[in-house]
Amino acid sequence: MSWTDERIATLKKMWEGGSTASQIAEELGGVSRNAVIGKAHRLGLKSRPSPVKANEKKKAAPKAKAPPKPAPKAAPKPPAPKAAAPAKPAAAPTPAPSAAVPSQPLPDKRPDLPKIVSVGPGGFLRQGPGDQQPPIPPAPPRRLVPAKPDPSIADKTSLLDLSDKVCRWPMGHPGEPDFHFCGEAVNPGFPYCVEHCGRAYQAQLPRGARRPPPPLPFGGPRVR
DNA sequence: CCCTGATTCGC
DNA sequence: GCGAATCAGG
Repeated sequence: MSWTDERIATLKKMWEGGSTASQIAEELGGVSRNAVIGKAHRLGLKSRPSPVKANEKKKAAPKAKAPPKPAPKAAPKPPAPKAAAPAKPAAAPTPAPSAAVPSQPLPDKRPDLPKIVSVGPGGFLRQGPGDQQPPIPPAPPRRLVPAKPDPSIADKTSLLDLSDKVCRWPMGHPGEPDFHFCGEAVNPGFPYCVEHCGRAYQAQLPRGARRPPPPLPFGGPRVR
């Protein structure tokens, strides 16, 4: 198995979402727990729950060990100086536990995308430059809502349900009980549905208000 | 022992 | 760059 962008994205999501390396490895398939950890480090994301501090309270992870590894290791292993792990508390996206009554499940979407300026090549709506305040690169979405325990995940699109035919736009935070993906039919040729393409690919309209051939950002998304 | 992530190091 | 082997704490 190779580390495709998709798999890396999944790794990042789950890692940042609090999933353990074992779970991520199981999810990705074809890779070991160590592979996940190693890749995570190479990607720059590391630390978080320290090696041996907070222990998870779950026993639902039976480990499938297929390859018995005989390790005739005679190589002397120098006592690792144990490069001091930076005890930096990784910025956990933990939503503040709102002490408020949980009767309010979903504070509705935030007001977005009021104006439509033109239509992109894929058919999605393109926004004008004035419609966005901060830069929003292609994989941002983090709703600022606490969490909604109420809606049991019914037909939500889970990580396992992702395919090249459904919108991969994440809904909610990874790790939250109801984290899922949009799941709508994709805008053909894009990893997102039409609506989320409009959010993922925000074309930069020239100030002079012209330039017929609007280049797709990033040279266009990949499709697999 | 089980789990966890961290690190090393041969490939 | 990859990941098995290994280390180390809970």
